[in-house]
Amino acid sequence: MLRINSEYTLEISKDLEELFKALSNINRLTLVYILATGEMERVSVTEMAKKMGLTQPAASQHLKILKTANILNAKKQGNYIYYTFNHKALINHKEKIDFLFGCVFTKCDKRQKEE
Amino acid sequence: MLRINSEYTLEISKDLEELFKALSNINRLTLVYILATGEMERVSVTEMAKKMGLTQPAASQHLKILKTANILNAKKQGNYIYYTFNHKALINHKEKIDFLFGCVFTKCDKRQKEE
DNA sequence: AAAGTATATAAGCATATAGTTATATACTTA
DNA sequence: TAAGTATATAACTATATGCTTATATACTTT
Repeated sequence: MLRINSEYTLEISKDLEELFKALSNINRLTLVYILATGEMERVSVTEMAKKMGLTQPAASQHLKILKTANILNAKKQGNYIYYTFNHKALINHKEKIDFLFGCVFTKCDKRQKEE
Repeated sequence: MLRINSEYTLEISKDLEELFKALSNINRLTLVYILATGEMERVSVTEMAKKMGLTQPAASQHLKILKTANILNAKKQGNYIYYTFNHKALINHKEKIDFLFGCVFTKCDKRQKEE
């Protein structure tokens, strides 16, 4: 369970900053949606490029950002590199988001009560 | 309840893009944390500037972004403008985030089962 | 081994972001 | 009303982001 603590909070902020940055681009966000809701359960660089109407290098760069932010995993298989969700890390990310919003809503509720 | 639908999904993506963009800056993210976990339940431009070590215009610009993204509300009171959480909109934001992660985890679980 | 395919990276460019200083506007108080 | 305080905005600058093209590397297939 995540607890409030100024040092810890700072660390969470840093993590969330990177996570939000990675997800704040429409191409990367859409890719995540496609991966999450479509039939594909993995995507290669070329596939992403085609699907999103991007050049191969552009797709490569986007996938690198998603991998660095621990949103996707990369697994080389022959000629291809397949990107899949980093389940474990995503659970962690979600916990941090829930913690942040939990704090926000606690404050909102408290404020409402005091009125 | 949010449902999968390509048109709707696109709309959510746009919303989430703006939300994540607003939260992908360390100063704005930290301010949200401070507001959520500290004693303050509202913040003025000057207070934010002081707390974050920013100039007044910088703080003003950050708060404008958080307001535009429907994370904060602004309420003028005399000389000051007090920014507070936009509770209703934040609930909406959180729903969209939960929907996105819900789809992701559903896909992750499905993949795990099939192995 | 040579050719083909997939990916990564380097270099460059256009635009976006985050800050600055200067200044205008709105409100309060002496 | 004049002075002081809070905020917003304009104009500018430096850096970051997202793309491009060119090219290198890794693997597969003929």
